[in-house]
Amino acid sequence: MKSESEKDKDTRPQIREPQQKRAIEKKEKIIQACMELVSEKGYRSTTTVDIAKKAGVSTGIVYSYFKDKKDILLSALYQLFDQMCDPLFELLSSYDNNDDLIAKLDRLMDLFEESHLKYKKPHQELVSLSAVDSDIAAMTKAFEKRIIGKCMEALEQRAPALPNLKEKVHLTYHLVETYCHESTLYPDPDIDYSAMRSEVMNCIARMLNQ
Amino acid sequence: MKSESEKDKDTRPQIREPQQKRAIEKKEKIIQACMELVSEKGYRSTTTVDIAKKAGVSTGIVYSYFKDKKDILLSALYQLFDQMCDPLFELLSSYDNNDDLIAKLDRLMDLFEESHLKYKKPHQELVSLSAVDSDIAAMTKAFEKRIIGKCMEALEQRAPALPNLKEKVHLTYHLVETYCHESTLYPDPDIDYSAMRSEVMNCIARMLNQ
Amino acid sequence: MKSESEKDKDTRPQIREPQQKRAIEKKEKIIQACMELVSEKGYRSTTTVDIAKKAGVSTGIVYSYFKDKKDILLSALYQLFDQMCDPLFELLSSYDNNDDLIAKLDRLMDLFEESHLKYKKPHQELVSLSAVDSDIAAMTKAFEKRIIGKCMEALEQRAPALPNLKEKVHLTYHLVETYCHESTLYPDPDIDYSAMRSEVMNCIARMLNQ
Amino acid sequence: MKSESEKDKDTRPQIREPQQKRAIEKKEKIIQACMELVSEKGYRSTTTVDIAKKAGVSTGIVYSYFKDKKDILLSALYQLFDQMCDPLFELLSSYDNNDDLIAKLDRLMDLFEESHLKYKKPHQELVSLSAVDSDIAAMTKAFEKRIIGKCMEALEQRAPALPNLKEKVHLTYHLVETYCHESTLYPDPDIDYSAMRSEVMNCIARMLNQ
DNA sequence: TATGAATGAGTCTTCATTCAT
DNA sequence: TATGAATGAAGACTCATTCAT
Repeated sequence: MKSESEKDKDTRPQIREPQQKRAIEKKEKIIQACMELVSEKGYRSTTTVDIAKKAGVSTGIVYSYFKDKKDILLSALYQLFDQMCDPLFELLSSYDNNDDLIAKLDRLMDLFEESHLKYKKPHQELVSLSAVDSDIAAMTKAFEKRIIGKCMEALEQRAPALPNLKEKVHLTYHLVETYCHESTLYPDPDIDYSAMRSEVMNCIARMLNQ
Repeated sequence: MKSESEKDKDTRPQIREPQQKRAIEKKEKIIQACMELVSEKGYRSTTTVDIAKKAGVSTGIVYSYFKDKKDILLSALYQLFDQMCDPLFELLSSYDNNDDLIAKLDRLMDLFEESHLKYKKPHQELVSLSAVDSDIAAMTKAFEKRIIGKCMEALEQRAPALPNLKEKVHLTYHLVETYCHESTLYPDPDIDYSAMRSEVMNCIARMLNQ
Repeated sequence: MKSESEKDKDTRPQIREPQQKRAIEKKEKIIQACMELVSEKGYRSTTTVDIAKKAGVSTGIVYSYFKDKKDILLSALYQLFDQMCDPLFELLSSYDNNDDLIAKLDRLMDLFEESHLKYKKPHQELVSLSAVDSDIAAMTKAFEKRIIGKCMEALEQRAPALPNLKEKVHLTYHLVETYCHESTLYPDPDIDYSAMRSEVMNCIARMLNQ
Repeated sequence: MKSESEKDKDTRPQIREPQQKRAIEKKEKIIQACMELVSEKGYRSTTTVDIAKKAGVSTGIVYSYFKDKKDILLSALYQLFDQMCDPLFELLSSYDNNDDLIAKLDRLMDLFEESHLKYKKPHQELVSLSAVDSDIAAMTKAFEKRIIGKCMEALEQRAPALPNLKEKVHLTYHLVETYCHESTLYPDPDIDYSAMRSEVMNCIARMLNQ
């Protein structure tokens, strides 16, 4: 035991520390490569060999860091969510009762739109895979809940007594999401998206102001 | 390439009247088999051999009726849409200015919910594939437009001067769709879906009543 | 027995005669269709279904007239040979000792060139299949022998004592064939084909004049 | 399409020095297997699974070394050409002005005959595929040009002023090729091949000696 | 005789995962 | 730990030929 832990202290740690760092970097690189490839050609057209090559690692090592191909994707999506959440959470945490709800909402929708534009392809992949894979669906759901939770926190200060708050926020989230989805990913020439955006905001404002 | 597309045209069965019935029945069987298998195991896990076997035909004959595997799916989805549309259109065409909007909407949401429950798996596949395949996306889009068009016709009688009518109907459609999607496919125990339904209806009612 | 032969005389003949005619026409149409399709897209890319369709007959009936797909080709090639031989034989049979050999040769090469240009694709197919299928090779060989025989007949009048006449004619045939093949099917920009043609003719003239 | 050609470049093994040997050996084995199978049963009847099995590798690995089935054949034919060229080039490079042209020619024809006998079946396949596939035709053409070029080099020393040298050498090549083809692959009992050979040589000698 | 729908074995190719080195 | 060559099952699609009508 001693000798082992000694080894740990004496030899391994020095060696492992940098390796662990490298390991983390490697994992990160794989995730990054996966994300980029999925953004380029979609999940199904991205092979594990592609990912390893792009990450600059061997195919085999990928399976030390991830259970299987989907596991890489899951990690990549998790990271994507984080990136998408960051500006949102920042905005939401700065919420203040005195702020104008509409102005805030406006800014929120901007953020959503930006993020849809920026992550267009992975977003589509996400929608596609969520509908068909329960693990990914669960992750998407969790992400949604996190955002909705944050929104509720922000709103509870403002209107604690609002009935069906959770459901309202849920709908709000989906209205925004739907609008962004439609306007950025599948724009329809017959639709006036700025008009639609106003309608969405009116809808939400009425709902949250009763 | 040329010879291929030529073949497509030439090879497709020139269904003559007396044989048409059988041919249609067989085509129907293949579509049916595809639908069932897709509902069971999803499109990607369903092989052409599976479909042929389930339909009780040979692999080869499938390619007399359909261009390729996706073409079967497209036909199956088209049929699914029709089945889903039928009761909707019936309801919408019976619309009358004196009818209560809320009552009508209520019935509409019932229909949507039923349809989501009944076609749960193929609906998910549809969402999944739409996000990733432009042919299927186009079909889904066209379906959506048909429904939205019908809704607009119904509403134009009632409120011809309503501003942004198209955008409003669009949002209405998506609100209903989202609610049904959530409540039937991925119910969340924290959500009170009947409350959510009320909120959806209020939202819509307010939007359409100005 | 009697009644049978009676039948033959009474009923069958009248009915069969026109049918046989039709049968022959049908067979001819199939051969024609085969030839055209092979000229267009090559033998391997031509399906029996294509042939039947183009000939305006059913797939099944093709197999009453021909043993298998290759058998159609064999018949088509046989016909092609005949078409190619006709002008050649006409020229050769008009041969006369007083004619200028060079002038005659010139005309012969014209014919060969024309025929190569006219039947470019089927000719290539012929070469391709001959190299790999003994039935087709045999047919090609027989065609060659027929032409060479005719040439020999023509030349024997002129130079009966020419040693190795058969071999010389054989070489003559192949020189002409090679020249036509190269110049019409795979022209090489570095080659001066009119110079080559002169060389071919000189070669032959020297050989046949000793 | 883009991703495909990209993959081609990426996927091809970046053979590192230490592994190169094994990789080359394996590639060689696959080529060898292809050659043998093509010689046995022809290209079209040889499946990729056959080739892999005979080479003692898995189906999949074949596609790390070759783009597709035809690419294996192309490599195999390329090698065949090299093997056939080697003795020819040796002979041609040892050419000397003082040498007897006829004697040299005699040796050349021996080599050609040997090579035709040795590579009978693949040679036939080559002819067959050249007539029908432009990639293979291009390769055959290039091979031909290489030989003809070498011949010209050898002859230019001797008879630099010979008019139409290129065309003459071309014809020479085809005369020899035709003779070998006929005599070894499809011998005709009516033909005296040694007489024919003499005629060929006379023909060539006369042509090259003006 | 005629039809043409139907057959189904056979083909090339892909790719997540493993394992000898 | 790391490599990347190797595996091999699986999948979409073709087509000469047959056979029920």
